[in-house]
Amino acid sequence: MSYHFNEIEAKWQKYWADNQTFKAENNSAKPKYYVLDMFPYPSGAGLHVGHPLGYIASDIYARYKRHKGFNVLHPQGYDSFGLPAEQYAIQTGQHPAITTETNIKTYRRQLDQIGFSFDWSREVRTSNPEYYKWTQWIFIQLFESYYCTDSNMARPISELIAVFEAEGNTQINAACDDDVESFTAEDWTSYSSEEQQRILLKYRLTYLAETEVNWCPALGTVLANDEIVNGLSERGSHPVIRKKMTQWSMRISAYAERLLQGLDTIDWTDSLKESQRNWIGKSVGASVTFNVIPAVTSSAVETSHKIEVFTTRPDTIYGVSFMTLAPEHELVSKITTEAQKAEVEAYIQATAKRSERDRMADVKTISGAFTGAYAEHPFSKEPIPIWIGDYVLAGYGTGAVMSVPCGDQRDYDFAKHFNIPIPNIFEGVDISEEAFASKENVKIANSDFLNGLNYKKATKTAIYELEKLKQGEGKTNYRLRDAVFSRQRYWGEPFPVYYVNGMPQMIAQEHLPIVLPEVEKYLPTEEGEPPLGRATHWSWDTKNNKVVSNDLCHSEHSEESGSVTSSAVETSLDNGIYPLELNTMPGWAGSSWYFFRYMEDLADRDEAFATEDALNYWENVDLYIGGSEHATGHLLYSRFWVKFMKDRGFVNVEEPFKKLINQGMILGTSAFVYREEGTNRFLSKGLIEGKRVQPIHSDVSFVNASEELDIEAFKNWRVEFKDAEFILEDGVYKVGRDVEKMSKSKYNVVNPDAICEQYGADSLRLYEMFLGPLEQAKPWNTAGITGVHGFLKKLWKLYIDDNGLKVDDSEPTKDNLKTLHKTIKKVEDDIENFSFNTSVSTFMIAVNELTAQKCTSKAILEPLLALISPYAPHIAEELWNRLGNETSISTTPFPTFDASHLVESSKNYPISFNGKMRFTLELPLDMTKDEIEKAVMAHEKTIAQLEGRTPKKVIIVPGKIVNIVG
RNA sequence: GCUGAAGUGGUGGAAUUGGUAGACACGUUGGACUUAAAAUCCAAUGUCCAUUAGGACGUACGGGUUCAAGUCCCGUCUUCAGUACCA
Repeated sequence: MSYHFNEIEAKWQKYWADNQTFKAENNSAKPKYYVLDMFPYPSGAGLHVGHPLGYIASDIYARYKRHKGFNVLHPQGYDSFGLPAEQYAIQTGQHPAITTETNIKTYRRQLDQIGFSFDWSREVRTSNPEYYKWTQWIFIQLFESYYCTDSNMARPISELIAVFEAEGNTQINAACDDDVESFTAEDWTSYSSEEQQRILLKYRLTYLAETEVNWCPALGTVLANDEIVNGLSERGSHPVIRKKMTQWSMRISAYAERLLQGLDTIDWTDSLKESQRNWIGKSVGASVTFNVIPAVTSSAVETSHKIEVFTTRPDTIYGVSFMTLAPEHELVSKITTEAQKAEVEAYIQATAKRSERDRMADVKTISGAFTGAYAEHPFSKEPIPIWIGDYVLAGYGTGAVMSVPCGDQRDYDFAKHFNIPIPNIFEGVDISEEAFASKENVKIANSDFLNGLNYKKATKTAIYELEKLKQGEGKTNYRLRDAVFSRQRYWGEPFPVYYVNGMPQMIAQEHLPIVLPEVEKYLPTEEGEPPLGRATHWSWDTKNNKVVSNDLCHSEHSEESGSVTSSAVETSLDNGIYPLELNTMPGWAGSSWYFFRYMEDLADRDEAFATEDALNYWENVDLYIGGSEHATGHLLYSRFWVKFMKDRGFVNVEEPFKKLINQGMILGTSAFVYREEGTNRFLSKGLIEGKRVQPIHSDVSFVNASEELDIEAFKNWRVEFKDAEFILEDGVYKVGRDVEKMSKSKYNVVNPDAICEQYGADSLRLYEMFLGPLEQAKPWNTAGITGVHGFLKKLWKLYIDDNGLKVDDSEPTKDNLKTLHKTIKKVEDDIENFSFNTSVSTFMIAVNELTAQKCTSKAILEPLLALISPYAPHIAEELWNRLGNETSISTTPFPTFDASHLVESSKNYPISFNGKMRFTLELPLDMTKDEIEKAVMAHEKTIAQLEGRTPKKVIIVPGKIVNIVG
């Protein structure tokens, strides 16, 4: 009986589904273990062999943990809101929900055929109202919270209101907008309700603000920084411009320090932590205030202006020879003198024209303009010229810098270009060629009270003196910006928000979810409103608490991106029906908390986003596997939301993912044929030398393991190749190969369906692991799969021959036991280290050895199945069953390693001369050093090697090596 | 530029604490079986020299430490990924 993998795999997949084999328990005496994959976006293209790599790895680990006696939660779901379904909807009119449903069916079929041990009873889909109800709920909680910097945690906004009522905001330490003005308790109570709401919005953890956003005209939406690559949209590579819009934002900046500190508590790779650290971008320094010297004019007295800058080098304050403001800085128009006005305005116009992309592409060109104004040095009181320049970014720090040309290369280049003096404040350093940016091994000079001090001391002293003058203080800056949370899209979570007189109001929890309305078309409106602007029923009835027709609503949606103008809505017309928010939430909303939803095992999950019992039991994800492309998006936003939820007592963990592994990308091995230029002749790979040929991608399925092209298949592939002439070498046409990203246009995409059909899911699983280390990028080449497929056939033959089962109760031999136990040890170590590729080799070695040993002993072959079961679960179940077991192998204890079977009595010593191994010698392990030396020195090959010389030294490491020197 | 990871046969890769480099596969070559093919099985396979015995070289490059270095140290180069006028 041979190995019929198709039948076997279908049989066990059905068995697992029918018996709910992998259903996790929320009450169990076993310890818990939570293994999670980054859930997929169900795209129309389906899975290619690169997608399941991480799923296979996590599945092996999940199955291993079950064998190790854990109660394993290994769920799966779909991140089902997203752009492709919407774009498809725009093109075809098909509702995104329908496309999504179809794609999910394909995904599910493809995932099922690979034999994953997912607990599908807990599936989530971010686009389901029963799910996004809770995404909306979390949004409301963020709105109802502020960040208290005294207790360093989020607190209910009601506490803040109570303080405002009691003492105003002067004593409050909270994360808020920059433009908050101070007020007293009396002021607060005298404010109108709208005014109070406007102020509170500056404190809330999600807030509405006029922000400069990355607007992508082609996609008709705002993009987050991590959705932009080189100034173009990540999806579709469209140009992105800066635009001011009223948008929901998330005050993630309040969590910058905790997001940074938390990295030390989690088991992630260094490169990933480093990405997040860079993204958060903490820099420690000082804030310094410079007074602008009022211009001497004949007319009215000038008001005094101050420029605040952030610097990481307050120690270099005596090196300041000019100041630079971003062209967009608000002070520019106020301080520019009459004489410089024309030049400054021309410069501002010129920079405004340049897109973000141009500015990024062209950092070499130095440009700027002098404002004519001067600031006063805080210590020397010397006048310092104030310039503007686009190398200073409006969005970072205060949008202004104190320029120290001797210590900063950008300041240096700017000073050189505009002939500004470059004073040297470093002792014994030559700055005639470039700035000296190092902090190490240098003393400050020409700096009054800082002279002779090193970086550390000078910094401390400078800050101390600035504080005395009330012109500065120590300060920490973060690069991390608040995250824009509005998207002008249809296929996303609607906000549970309506507007009264322009102020956003939350809909009470009991009325959620606010379900996405139907629209005729999925495009923005002619007025430039988001697609929800086309919904006819999209107003909130505050009396009956339901969504009603817009006809009943007297307020109007504004033209600006979904917010609502507070203009002239007369109270007499106010019938309690208001417009709903027109934006939807971004893709990362639903994915920032989905891991908690899986914890809930109740059929009716509508009590809460997850019940307290479930949250307490599962805590957080023990192992998370997914792509590194989410380093600064999903993985940062999730951490932010979890910290927030912890603060507000909704969950009890500070971090969502304890251990995280990034699987490497699987690349395609493209195949090329070579057409001679100007002909229809195709030359085999070996014949192209010196010829002018054009390489053309061939579909990889036409090429066999020996790089030979199936010419007929290629000719029939496309009409243009029908009459092609092929010049062969040695009777065959050989293709060229190159490793590229898997993509349709390169015809190198391999579909797992075809692999499962031809070799089986177990072969696919083993081969994906066998390719190389999990975290490494590696090329796929279907040809190699015959290796692991052959292994499975050999494994099968170890148990079954033409007469059926050949396993018996014979006593295992010493060799049998040795093979089994070294395999147990190696595989267990490998799984713990996520070194799955080496386990597959170990299995091959074990099966090769047991086959050679003609092992038929059940005492060996039964535990072997438990070892292989996480990797190749179908064949393991089948053979396990044929050995007479009636239940699934999935929870059988992992075999226990017994070192006594590996104890050797002798060692085949490598005998080296001057470090070069010359021969080996089998010697008993209980020999002493002297005895070993005697045996080795007496050996004829040793005598031959030495040619009569006397060795200077003999190194003997018992059990390891012998090295003879001399 | 900065940060992180890496560089080993024709290919994917292995080498766990410094101790026999190239495990395990793919491919290639030769052989068995077969009318033939497929499948299967056996043998060889880092490079070079040598009929054999054996020898020289060899883990990106140049140095160093050590009885012994793919592994540790110093310097250089290359590739990949992330990030970038961040004050």
